[in-house]
Amino acid sequence: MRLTTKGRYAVTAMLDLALHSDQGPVSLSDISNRQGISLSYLEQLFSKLRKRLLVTSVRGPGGGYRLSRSNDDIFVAQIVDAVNESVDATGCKGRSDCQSGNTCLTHHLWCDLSDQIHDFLSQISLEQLVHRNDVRQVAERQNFESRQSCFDSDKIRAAIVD
Amino acid sequence: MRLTTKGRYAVTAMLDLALHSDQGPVSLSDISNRQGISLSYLEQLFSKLRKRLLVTSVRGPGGGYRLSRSNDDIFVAQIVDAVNESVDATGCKGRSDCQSGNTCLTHHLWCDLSDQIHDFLSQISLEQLVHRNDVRQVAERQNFESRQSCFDSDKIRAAIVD
DNA sequence: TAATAACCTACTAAAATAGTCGGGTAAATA
DNA sequence: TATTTACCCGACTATTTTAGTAGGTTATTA
Repeated sequence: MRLTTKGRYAVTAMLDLALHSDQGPVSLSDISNRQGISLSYLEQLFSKLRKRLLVTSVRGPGGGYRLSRSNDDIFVAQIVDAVNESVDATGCKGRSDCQSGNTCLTHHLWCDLSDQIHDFLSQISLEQLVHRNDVRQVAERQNFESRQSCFDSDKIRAAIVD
Repeated sequence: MRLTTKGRYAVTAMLDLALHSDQGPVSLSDISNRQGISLSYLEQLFSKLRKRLLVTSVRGPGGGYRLSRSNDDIFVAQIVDAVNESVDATGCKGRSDCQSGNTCLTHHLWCDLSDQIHDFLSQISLEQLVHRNDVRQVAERQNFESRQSCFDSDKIRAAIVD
């Protein structure tokens, strides 16, 4: 079962995109600032998300990324699947050759678990997440912090100019 | 979320123990032969399983391991928990400090998922697994193969003596 | 044309996994 | 009592994955 920061970062970034989609394309550096994820790492993740047609990109100044579908048509499972190979809990990726060509003793148990996890994450859309209270609260804090840091960096820039 | 061969091996080994518990203590080398898991690796895993009081050990010739409780009182979640630190899907281990001290945007989602997985694995006992058809079939094949390999190694030994 | 931001490839440090190796120690049996 | 069996323990290691860097190219807009 593969569910690490990679998948978590991807979902977090996509949710950030959903939360700020009203302001036109969202740049990766904005996401990087708000979510504390390194820019280059985000680039790698969004390359995969784009290939899976979950986002579309706009180049040049004022560019960034947009969700390719509406919030209620993108599900957490799709995002995790896009960046990890799968959310498979078996070691053999469902091929049933876990014990040197044969099925291992617990193969079916891990298949059941994989289904369970996949079903759970397949039912959660970005739309649902956007409306959760805990998400809204964290998002509000992040917006405030990122405005602050813009203000701070403006002050620093001004100081340098002086 | 940590669920790799480590946890899978542990559950497989414990299930092997449950399947052969009628024949007295089961040695790790038996489990190693039947399940294709390296002996030294099994030793590491069983050290943890013993500390969590899931198995008891019997030393000396004819010794091995026994389940410390009945099959219906040992659950898959307990086994996985014993060898991994947890089946936690969050990156912060539930501490809510995922984004440099603060809660990250998707923290609660991963908490929900962790609960989901834990609930699922907490409901599955070794007793249930022992009675599954797919498990019985694999176990039967493994018993046959391990008898074969004993027979083979006897023949080899006899050939060497000659 | 200067700045911005996506896009792309290759590299790398750190961590975790999945072991190996070499020695113990305790208990049973011959 | 000697030997065997099998648990016990710690240190070491190869491989893989994760997470992140570095350095460039391409497209767009002001």
